[in-house]
Amino acid sequence: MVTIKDVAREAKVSVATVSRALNGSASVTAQTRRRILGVVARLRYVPHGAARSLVTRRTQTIGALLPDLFGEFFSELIRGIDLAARARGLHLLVSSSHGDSEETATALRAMQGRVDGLLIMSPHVDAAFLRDHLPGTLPAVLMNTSVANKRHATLNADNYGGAHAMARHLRGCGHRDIAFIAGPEGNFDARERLKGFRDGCDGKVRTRVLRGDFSEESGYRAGRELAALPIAKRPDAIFAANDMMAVGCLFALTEAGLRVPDDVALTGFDDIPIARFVTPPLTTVRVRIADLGHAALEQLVARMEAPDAPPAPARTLPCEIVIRASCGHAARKRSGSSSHHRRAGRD
Amino acid sequence: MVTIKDVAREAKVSVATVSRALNGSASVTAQTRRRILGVVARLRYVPHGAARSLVTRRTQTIGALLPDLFGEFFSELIRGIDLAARARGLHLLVSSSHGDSEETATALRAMQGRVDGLLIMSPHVDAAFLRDHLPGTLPAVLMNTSVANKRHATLNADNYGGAHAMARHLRGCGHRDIAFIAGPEGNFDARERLKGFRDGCDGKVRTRVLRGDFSEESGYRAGRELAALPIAKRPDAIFAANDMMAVGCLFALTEAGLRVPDDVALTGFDDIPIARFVTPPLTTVRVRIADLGHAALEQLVARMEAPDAPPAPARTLPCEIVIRASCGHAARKRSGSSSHHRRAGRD
DNA sequence: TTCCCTTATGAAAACGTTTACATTCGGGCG
DNA sequence: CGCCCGAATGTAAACGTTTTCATAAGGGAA
Repeated sequence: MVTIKDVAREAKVSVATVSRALNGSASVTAQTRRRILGVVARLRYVPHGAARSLVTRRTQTIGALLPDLFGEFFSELIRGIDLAARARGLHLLVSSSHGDSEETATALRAMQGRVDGLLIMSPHVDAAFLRDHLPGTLPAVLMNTSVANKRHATLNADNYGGAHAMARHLRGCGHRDIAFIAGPEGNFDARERLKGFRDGCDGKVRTRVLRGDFSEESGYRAGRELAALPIAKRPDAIFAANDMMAVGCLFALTEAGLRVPDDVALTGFDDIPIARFVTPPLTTVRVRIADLGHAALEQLVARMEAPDAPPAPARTLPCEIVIRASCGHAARKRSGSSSHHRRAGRD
Repeated sequence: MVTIKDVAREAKVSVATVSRALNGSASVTAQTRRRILGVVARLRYVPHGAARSLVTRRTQTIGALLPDLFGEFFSELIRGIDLAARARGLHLLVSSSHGDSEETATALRAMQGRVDGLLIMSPHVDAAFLRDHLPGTLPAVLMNTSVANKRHATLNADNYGGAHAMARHLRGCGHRDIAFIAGPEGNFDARERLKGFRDGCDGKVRTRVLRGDFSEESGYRAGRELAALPIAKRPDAIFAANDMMAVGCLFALTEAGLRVPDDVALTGFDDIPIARFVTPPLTTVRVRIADLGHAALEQLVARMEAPDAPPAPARTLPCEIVIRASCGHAARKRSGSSSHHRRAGRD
């Protein structure tokens, strides 16, 4: 392995000068710098990251602690984070698939000292967990969590606002009996969406809430349950707390011979790519997931650069409603049939 | 920050003993070890990764160099890699979104010294590139590349075999005029799939090849082109080189008023989750993407453990055909309508 | 008792950087 | 001509581990 000493010897300077030349420090003659850079290129010298980290106490790496990598949501999220990290010259260490709180703790601990900051999104993380496992010195940004922590920044999508707006939209479409397929009870996003739905309905329409866990399977079950109801008791609209459940529900409804949106309207939440591809395309709440990742990273960087700065107020990213055919609003307007191409690029 | 010295002082032993106790070395009294572990827990001591790496020359991290993180393919791939890495106690450093060869080189260089091994999947990587930018000492596994390299292991999905089998399947369904929507020309997977298609048709049926680039958009364009043909010249089956193009094509066909599979059959390649959700569900070639990631990591670990071992023959992961409704084979069998639930879990 | 061997522990040298401090050198000014 | 000052470079001390080698303690055999 070629070290800085080899470069120094070859360029006939001291290691200090090589280090300075490489780190862009002033006070190195242009001529000397050129000579050094030449040797560096010739020898294919690459600084040893660990050695550098040891003395600078910086790893140039940020860690992302995620609950899972399954599905399009996380794919998008990581993409957003990666893009932002790359733009800042930071590396990205990912860790996911934590079954329980114990595993999460282990993962968090293992990242200790390998990263300069942490992006955390995990259902197992609460205030007590953080206190016990996250050293106060490590900057962190919490995503989609209820933990209102003075020590760490938090960042959320506007779950409440999005669900609220969707409920109002459904009312505006003329629906008077709306069923909500909820997410897992412990989940912060899920709770906020439910609350938004309730408040958005405002007591003006009949509502009911079915259990779900964000999985396609649970949406399918809820759909079957609703489809089996006698027509008088059947809701005229269904609002699933995320798109995967909406998709599952859609299949259950179709299977039962019900047409969406003619017999029953259906909407979701997240706007994952699949939402555009099902038939009919799904009206949903768009969460700019990649942007969320991007914003989280930016916030983390801000905290890393000023660790003692004020706690930074919890930020909320706005959501917007995306109206497609499934809600029974734009259903007749066939003009927008190729609207699914609008997001074909990598926005 | 609490270091090993603090632990040593507190436990009244030398740093050497602490190190030994933590690394599970024999020859540390059970009593001493207990005492040390107690102090470690009390002080919340976590070894400094960089310092450790500096001396052991191990980072316990593997890097994944990917072309992009966009779409379900890479999401699945990363998941497979992450799971396997976690099982081995390795960290995962990801780097993606490299627009050109230059960026790829930078990324590769930046990973130097931060990882113990590299998983590489990138269109910009060829033999010359590797020679110039990858030090011979760093174990690496190449995925989906044509580079048959003595220095590095390679791993591919059975693109040829899958496409070959699909072509035969389409013939078996009675189709006699098959159009193929190809992937990008420089892409190894794409070339293999095209070759498999050609050989699978075996000159027995009429064939034609349309350009594509793996994007939904390009599939859409190809679909429009085919739909615009007079009925006598229209193919009775379309085989897209990946699922995203098949989905785009499906929308173009539907938009043009053609019914799949009645007017024209359609199949894809990859079996990304979306394939199950479109209408009709897409017959496709299943690439066990997560398994591919898993296998790649295992192969990399093998190389890391025995860097001088024989080159390890290029491995190919088998593919299988998944028959759904879009190919006009099982179209009438409505029984399997809920077949999309088969993969609802995290297989 | 003396010697040697085993076993647990300690002392100190690496590992490859960065950086505070010291040194050298050349030149303008008194 | 000697002085001092700034600029360029060198010297060496960190950074927190692991690991080699040395040492101490205890015990059995001669």
